[in-house]
Amino acid sequence: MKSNEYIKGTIKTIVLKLLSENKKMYGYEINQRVKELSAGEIELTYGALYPILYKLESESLLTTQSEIVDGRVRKYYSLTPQGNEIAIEKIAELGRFVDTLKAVLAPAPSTNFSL
Amino acid sequence: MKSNEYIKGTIKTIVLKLLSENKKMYGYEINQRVKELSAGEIELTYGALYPILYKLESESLLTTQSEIVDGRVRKYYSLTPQGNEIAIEKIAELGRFVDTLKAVLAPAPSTNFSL
DNA sequence: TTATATATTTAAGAAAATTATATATATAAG
DNA sequence: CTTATATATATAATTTTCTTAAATATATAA
Repeated sequence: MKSNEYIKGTIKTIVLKLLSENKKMYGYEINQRVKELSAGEIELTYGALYPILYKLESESLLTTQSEIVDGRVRKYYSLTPQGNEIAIEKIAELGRFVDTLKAVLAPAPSTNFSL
Repeated sequence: MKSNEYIKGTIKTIVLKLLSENKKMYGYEINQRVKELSAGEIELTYGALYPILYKLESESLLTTQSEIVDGRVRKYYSLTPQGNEIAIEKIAELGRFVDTLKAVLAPAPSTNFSL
């Protein structure tokens, strides 16, 4: 894989999912975690990840707090209560979509006619 | 669902999958079949579907034959041998992606510590 | 001092999908 | 007979989303 052709549309939900299980995370950390959970198969690009974080913040689903760690600014993101609700919805939604997709991709039942 | 937020990136593979199991299909039919297989959850838009068919044809993965049925032109698409190979690859690839995504979305193992 | 890892930001461009519109026939409902 | 719905394809305009690229900055290992 690694071409990430299919990741489109799922990044936002992945981000919300990780934040729903961690009080706070920063962008770089989110990417590392995704890489880890996907056994290296999924690697987000920062050009996609950060704009999504900004958008979620602008929608009041996330809040930020900047901390200085090792002399560098690190920007932590946390879900707002509203963000948590949306996260739960979106995670369930994507789970259902994945099942639906599996059904569509399942091999068609063989007709069983011999010639 | 029905908002189809997650379908992005998967349409081409879905089309190839259906064509790999049917000698010939036309655009409208493909959409109906997807709707059927997904229990109404996935409904492609024709603005997305037809351009994908044209692109696959321009890449020599599909060939077309127009027939007149009930006084209307109907355009059938079939996989070329090369299209069939690509279809097999892409279906497997999307299957793997779906599994990877499930792993990423799986609930984090509880830490099991009580307070 | 050079490379690699950490960490964020943002602009330009490409790719992909949505929405809208147009065309045309068949058939069922009224 | 006229209207609505289903069938069927085509395509342009717009929007959304992602990739690619470039910039900035620090820490650490080689």
